[in-house]
Amino acid sequence: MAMTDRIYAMIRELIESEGSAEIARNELAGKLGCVPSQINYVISSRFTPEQGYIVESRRGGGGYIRIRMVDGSRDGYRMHIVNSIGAYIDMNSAFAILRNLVANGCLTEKEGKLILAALRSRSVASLPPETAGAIRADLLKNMLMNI
Amino acid sequence: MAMTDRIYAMIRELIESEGSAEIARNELAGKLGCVPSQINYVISSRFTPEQGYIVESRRGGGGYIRIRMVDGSRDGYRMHIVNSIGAYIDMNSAFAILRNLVANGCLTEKEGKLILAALRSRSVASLPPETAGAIRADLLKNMLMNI
DNA sequence: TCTCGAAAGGTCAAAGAAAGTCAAAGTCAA
DNA sequence: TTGACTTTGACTTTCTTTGACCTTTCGAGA
Repeated sequence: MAMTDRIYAMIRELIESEGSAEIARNELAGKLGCVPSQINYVISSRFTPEQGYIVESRRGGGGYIRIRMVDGSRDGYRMHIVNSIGAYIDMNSAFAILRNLVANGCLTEKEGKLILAALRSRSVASLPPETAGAIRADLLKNMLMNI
Repeated sequence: MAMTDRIYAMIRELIESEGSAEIARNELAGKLGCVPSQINYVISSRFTPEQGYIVESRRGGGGYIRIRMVDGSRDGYRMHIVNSIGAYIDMNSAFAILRNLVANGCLTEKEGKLILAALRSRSVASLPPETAGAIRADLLKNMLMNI
């Protein structure tokens, strides 16, 4: 079993027993016998928002990394939608998705408007189309994931 | 838990139970077992006006530090905040603003999380810092105005 | 009243403690 | 042999802790 898998297993176990994993990076690295930055590698490859995780951290004395799972069980449909969004998305598709989620009761009207306001921002629209599309897709996924 | 967090918790507790915290710096430092200036560090990093606090103090015999929370009045306050956001904003400030708006009841927790999710998106964070800051500021303003 | 000294609090910069980033090098299966 | 995934480690950034020195207030005497 690769180190990577052991780190993953360790964190998963914490999440399962504790609801979330709060680790001290250096300490965990020491315990598992790997270099600290490998913890970051595992987090950024396996605990991404796309996979339903939220990661928070703080540096300095008493620093930590906290990993939680968003409560996806209640809203499987929304997850499904999120997974169907590709790397880019245009305004029309985004609008359709949001309207659909609101119609299905997965989002309140207010939440829909809030998300739309972000996607429509001039600062995003004024970027090169490809960048804008990528940012839109990412924003949409992140917001739907974190609600 | 870092000393910093204990100091913060102590002061927050006072504010919550008393409405405001009035402390004697040296005394508190002694009680918590830290150096007095660390109290100042906590105040200047976590009880800033940006985060909705007002701090007053007096030196000399019988000196004190008093910390209160301002309570903005809903919509007007939200707009005031929107107007105070410049062309650029970093994550920490944005986070502080949101936390404050939520604490004041100007935003629900869910709305706060939604906005935060957008600002935190990897696609934004990975842009050149200046561009990211500008986009963040724009997103934040748009969302707060459209809610 | 004026002056002085003790009692607070304020500032700042250096040192310390974590976490983050990135790119080079290694591994392994298709 | 190539491409995706791992492992490492040097370097960066952020946050915390500490301590030396500064400024403001207050009250006691002269």
